[in-house]
Amino acid sequence: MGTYSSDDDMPLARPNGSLSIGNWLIAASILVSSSKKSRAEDIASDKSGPKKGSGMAGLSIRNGPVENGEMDLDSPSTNGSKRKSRVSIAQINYKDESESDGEPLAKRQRSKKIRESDSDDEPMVKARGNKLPPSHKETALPESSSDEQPLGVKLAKKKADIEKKAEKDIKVIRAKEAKAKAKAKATPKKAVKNESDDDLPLASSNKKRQSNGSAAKRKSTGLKKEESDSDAPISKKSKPPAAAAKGKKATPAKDTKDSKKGKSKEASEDDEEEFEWWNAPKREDDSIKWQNLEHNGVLFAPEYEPLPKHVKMYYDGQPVTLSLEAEEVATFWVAMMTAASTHHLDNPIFRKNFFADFSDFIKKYGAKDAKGNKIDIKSLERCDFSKMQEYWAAKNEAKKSMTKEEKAAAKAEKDALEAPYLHCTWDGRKQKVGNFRVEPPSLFRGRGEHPKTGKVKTRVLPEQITINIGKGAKVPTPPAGHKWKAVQHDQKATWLAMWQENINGAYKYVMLGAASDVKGQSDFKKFEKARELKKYIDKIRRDYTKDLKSEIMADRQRATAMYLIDKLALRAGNEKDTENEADTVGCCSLKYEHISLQPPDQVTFDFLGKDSIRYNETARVDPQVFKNLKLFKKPPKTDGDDLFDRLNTSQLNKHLNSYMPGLTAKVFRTYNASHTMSELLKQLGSDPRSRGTIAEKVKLYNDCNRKVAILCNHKRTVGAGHEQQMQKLGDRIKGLRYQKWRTKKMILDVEPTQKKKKGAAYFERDEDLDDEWIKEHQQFLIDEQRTKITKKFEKDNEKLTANKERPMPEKELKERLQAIKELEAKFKKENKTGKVEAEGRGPTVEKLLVAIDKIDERIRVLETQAEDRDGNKEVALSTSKIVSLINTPVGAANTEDANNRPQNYIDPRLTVVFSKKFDVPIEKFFSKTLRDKFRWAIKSVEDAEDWEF
DNA sequence: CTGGGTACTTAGTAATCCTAGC
DNA sequence: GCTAGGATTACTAAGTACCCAG
Repeated sequence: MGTYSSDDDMPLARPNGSLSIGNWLIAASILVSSSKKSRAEDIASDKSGPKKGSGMAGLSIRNGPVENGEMDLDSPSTNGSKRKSRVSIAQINYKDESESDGEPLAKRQRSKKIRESDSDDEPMVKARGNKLPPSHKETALPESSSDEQPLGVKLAKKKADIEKKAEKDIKVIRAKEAKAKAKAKATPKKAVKNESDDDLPLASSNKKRQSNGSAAKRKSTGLKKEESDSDAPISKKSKPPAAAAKGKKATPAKDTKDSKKGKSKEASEDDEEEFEWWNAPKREDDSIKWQNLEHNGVLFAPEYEPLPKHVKMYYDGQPVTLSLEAEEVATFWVAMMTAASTHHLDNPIFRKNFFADFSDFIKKYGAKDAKGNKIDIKSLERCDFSKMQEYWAAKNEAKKSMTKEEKAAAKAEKDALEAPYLHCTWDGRKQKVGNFRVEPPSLFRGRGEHPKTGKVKTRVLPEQITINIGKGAKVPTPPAGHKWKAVQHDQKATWLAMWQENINGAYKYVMLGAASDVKGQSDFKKFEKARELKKYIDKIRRDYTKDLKSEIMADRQRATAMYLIDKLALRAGNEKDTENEADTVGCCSLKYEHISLQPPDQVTFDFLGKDSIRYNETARVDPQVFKNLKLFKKPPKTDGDDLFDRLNTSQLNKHLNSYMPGLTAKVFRTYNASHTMSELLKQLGSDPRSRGTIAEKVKLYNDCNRKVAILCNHKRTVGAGHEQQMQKLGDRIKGLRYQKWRTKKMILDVEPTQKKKKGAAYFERDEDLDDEWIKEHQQFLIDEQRTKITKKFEKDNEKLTANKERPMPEKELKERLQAIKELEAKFKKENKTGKVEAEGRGPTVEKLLVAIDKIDERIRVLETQAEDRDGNKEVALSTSKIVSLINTPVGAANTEDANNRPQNYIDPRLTVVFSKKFDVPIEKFFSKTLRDKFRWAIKSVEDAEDWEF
């Protein structure tokens, strides 16, 4: 309800008015209609180009003043411009209701002059003057009737609370910090686990000094963890002065515990010792990534193996002999026919692009008919790849049915081939390489409505590959007869090899695997940065809340965008090349048509975001945000125009950077996800279930995880697949109940007197088992049996063939299928007479009763399972409600579930701490690879139950 | 700025592995 | 043993961010 309503803004008095209310999440109402649209429709509608209002089109006024009537004749009149384009409309009357509020927007318009100038970034700082916000009452959400509210709303409230708390917490932290600092001045610090280089100059600049968080905390009395960066602990251990820079000398010094083998891990290569960089001193200059780098280059895709002569494509029914090159392209197409997902092949754009490229190959390399005459391939529809496909399928089949030994041999061969590329040596340490394989040629599968989807991604030659390697290292030998495009020794780059792909000219890099030190370090850095944001978030929020009313349009837009990014976890929204990429947006690139406003304070977003995933949600926003959005949509703006015509991601990030070095829009996602998770986990302490079984605890954790996922609208949910599964489960249960009923009837068949004994009711059929359903179910059972028998038959035959025996004739199959006929007849009879003949040998009432018990048991099991899922469904459902059914593309797998959640945003140390604190093995949360990837997190807070985000 | 170029993270989906339940 | 379906991994597309020259 009226959550935010009134307090709106009394401008001066409460500068931040209602802002901190965070409904990160969105409230409820979803536009049913939109959520129902099919994906295709969405896309179609999204497509609708901008309608250009009369002559005024894209005037590029991006941050500049606009005079009325001025029009830029050059600018394109549509925003279909090719490159990264953003078109804004000319003269918009920005006067508006800047600050005010309560009144109807319409009438407000007092013309305040708003300078349109761009210059204004400044205000921020000075904005500061105001009094602090009355922190909470205003932030609190009215509790009221929330009961019925959708999960999202409740979560929103939670988020609001968390935000509030964040503000408070930070004050505490600051106070502590201040104290500590003061103390530090006076006395040297106590030892800290790693010697942080804090005292190092740290360059005045804003070098990113990420606090070395993890360290300090536990020992410090303060406990509250904060990164002490400010002062340098003089660790007890050796101090690593400049050494750090060198990377190599890692410090042996770890404190107490894990000083496993104490030798210093030198750069010496064979040292298998694990390098615990998280215990090593920070380097002051991390732009140099390595001193020495050795690796064996890349593994190329295998050569194309031509099809046997008799396997051909047919055109208009005639066999075609394709040139090798063209044949290979055809196989790319064929390869996609087999997969369960034909959907690409049905996509008209995909077909068109494929065919255009295929034709080119044919033109260039040729295709002949049976007589050897050159032929023209004019249409994809007339191409018949079925023979090729059969061959392909057979080959796959053969592979599958290899014997164990054969499979093992194949694997051994493959391993041997890969072995040299698996690892590299990075400053003397062996590190796993991530994608050492050069991407093989194939058809480009651009997502969403990508204009180039279906085009041929060509084979990459050594001549296109640049190698990055240490100066002293041996340069990998390119395949015989070839050479590398270039070999460089860039110590600031972390990639080992690079090339550009032919479709979009995108760069492809061979980098280290997720479990490597460099990747771990940057992950660590990412989370430390997010933790650091904690210290600034309150001010940032206060400022943008204030700027929501700025008279400077650019500032107001920026503040509004920040609000959305912070509360709704929108992505930054860089500009994109509208012509050669799918048309998707993020915050800064939202367009007029992507939001619609429902007074008094609801905004519905409907756009395609990253990966063309639809974001369709309705959120309740701060009234000022609502007003701003309305203002930003004011005529003459119309479809196709940028909502934030005076803002782009660089400006936004530049502004953010002024608060904290290294702060960018994406940090908000990390911060909000991790921080929220942290708070949720904390609250778990008071939940009795947190003292329950492992399974219960895991579930609790997963629930938190799930909430965060929802809050961030991170991973999407459910989808048709899930629903279907539920359905299936339900049907299985129903089927069992049907069998139970049949079994009961059998009792009557054996001993009619039981009817009296047990009472007629006992033999009644469940109500929902109506005739129609039963018929259907019977059919299902019959079909199931049939396929089973057929399959078995085929299998048996295969075995016989393999043993060189003669296969059974079709007749045998027929005979076996006879059983189906009987089954059919039996059902028919049952349906007619309402009786069921007892099955099995020597059926007795006792035996039947036992059977019934067994069925009951199974029903119970399934029901529990269903309930389990129901719990999930609860979330899933709500999620889908909140998220408003992001349509899952057909056939799309249903991702999101307890496991693969916001893995990229939640600090793994939170999970580790939870695991320790509640005594749940970490394996329950992280799979093997994840444990490897998060080794740093696991080890660094191993004995620090009190580590906090 | 702007636009091109580059490096690196995030994320959907396909392929493969694994396991519970016949 | 076999298989369906969930879990995990592999692959690579699609973002973000930042730098620099004009």
